[in-house]
Amino acid sequence: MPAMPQAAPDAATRARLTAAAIGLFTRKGYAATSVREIVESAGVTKPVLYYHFRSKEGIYLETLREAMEEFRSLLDSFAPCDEPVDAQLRRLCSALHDLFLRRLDLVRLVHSILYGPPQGAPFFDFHAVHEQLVDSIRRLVRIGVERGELGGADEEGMTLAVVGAFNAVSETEMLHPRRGCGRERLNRTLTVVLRGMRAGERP
Amino acid sequence: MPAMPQAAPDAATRARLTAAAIGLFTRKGYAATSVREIVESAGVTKPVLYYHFRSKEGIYLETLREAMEEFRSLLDSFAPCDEPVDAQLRRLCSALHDLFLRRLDLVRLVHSILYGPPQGAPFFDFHAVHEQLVDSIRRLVRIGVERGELGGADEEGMTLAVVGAFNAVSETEMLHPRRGCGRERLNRTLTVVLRGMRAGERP
DNA sequence: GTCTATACATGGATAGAC
DNA sequence: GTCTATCCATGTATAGAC
Repeated sequence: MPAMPQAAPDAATRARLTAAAIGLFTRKGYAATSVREIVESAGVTKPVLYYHFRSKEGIYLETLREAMEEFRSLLDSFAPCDEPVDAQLRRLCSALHDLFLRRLDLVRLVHSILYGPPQGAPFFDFHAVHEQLVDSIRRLVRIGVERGELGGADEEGMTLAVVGAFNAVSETEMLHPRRGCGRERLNRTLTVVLRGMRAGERP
Repeated sequence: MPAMPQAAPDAATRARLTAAAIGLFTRKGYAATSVREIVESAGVTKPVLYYHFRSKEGIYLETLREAMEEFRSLLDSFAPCDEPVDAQLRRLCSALHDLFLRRLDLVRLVHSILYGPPQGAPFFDFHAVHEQLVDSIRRLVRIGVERGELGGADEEGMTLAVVGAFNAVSETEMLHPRRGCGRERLNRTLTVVLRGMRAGERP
C-alpha cells in the first residue's frame, strides 16, 4: 500500500524551519534575517531549507501566509448580531487587541511593511487583511447608523475614529510592551470615541 | 586671513550626498539602500562619501537628524494660546498633516522603524519625536479640561483618541497616496472625536 | 578632496556524494 | 532527504595615487 499520507515523514523538519523563520522574520525583519540564522536556529543545514522551500522568499511567504491565517479567521468569524453596535465594536476591538498582544512581533512586521518602505521584502498582500479589518468596523458602523444607534451622516469619519482609537492603543502597546495594561486603556479610549458617535447629541 | 568660514568649499558635494541619501533611505529603507546607489545618485564616487561622512551609518544618522529638524521645529513652535482647545487641536493636527503629506516618504520610514522590527538600521531616537507630538496633544487636552471645555476625567483616553484619529488619517494617506484628499477627512474624523470630548454630554 | 582599484566579509544558492 | 563543500554576487570599506 504505497504513498499513504502517513503524516508526512519530514513534517517535523518543516515545522522547525517555519517556527524558526517566523520568529526571526518578525523580530528582525526580512532583510536583516539571513538563511544561515534560520537554519542554525532550526538545527538543520542550508540545503534542507532550499529543499523544502525554494528560496528565502519562499519560506518567508509561506510562513507569513500561515501566520496571517489566525487574523483572517478571527475577522471571518466575526458576524454582526442583534447586540447594540457599540458593544459589538468593543467586542471586536477587544478580540483584535488580545490577538495583537499575543502576536506582537508579527503585528510589528506587518505594520512596518504596510506603512513603511519596501525594504527589499517580497510582496505580500497585507493590505487585503488590513482592509478586511477596516471593513469589519465599517460594516458595524453602517448597521449602527441604519438602526439609529449612531448619529451623523459621516460613516467614514466614525469608522476612522474607531480604527484610530484601536490603532493608537496597539501602537502604544508596540512602543511600551508591558503586557496587558492596554486592555483598560482600549476601553477608555473607545468610550471617548463612541460617545462622539451616539445619535441625538447636539451638533 | 586663514580659515575663514568661506561657506565651506565642499558644501555642495555634501548637500548632493545628503539629498540623494535621504531620498533613497526613505524610499527603500536603510538595509535595502546601498552605498553604491547613494553615490551614483549623487554623481560622486564612494570614497567621497566615506570622506565626508564616516560610514553608511554616519550618513544615515546625519541625514535623518537633519530631516527630523523640520518636525521638531514645528512642534517646538506650537505654543498653546487663548483660542478654544478644540480649534487649537484642529490647527495642530492640520499643520502636522500638511507636513506629513509633504514628507510622506520620511514619515513612512519613521513609522516602520518606530513600530517595526529593527531591520538592521542603526539606532535613531524617533521615539523622542513621537513623544513630543503626543505631549503637544496631551497638553492641549489638559488645558481643555482645566478650562472646562472638555469633559470627563480621562485625559489619557482623550489624548489617545485624538492621536488615533490623526494617525488613522495619516496611515490612510500612506496606503492610498492620492495627494490632498485627506484634509477634509482629517477634519471630519476630528469632528467625531471632539464631539465625544466636549464637556456637558450625558455620560 | 577626489579618483581607480581592490580588499574582505556576508549572504543566497547549488553541485554532487550518500 | 540530508550532508559537505563551494560558487558567485553584492556590499561595506580602504589603500594609495593625484
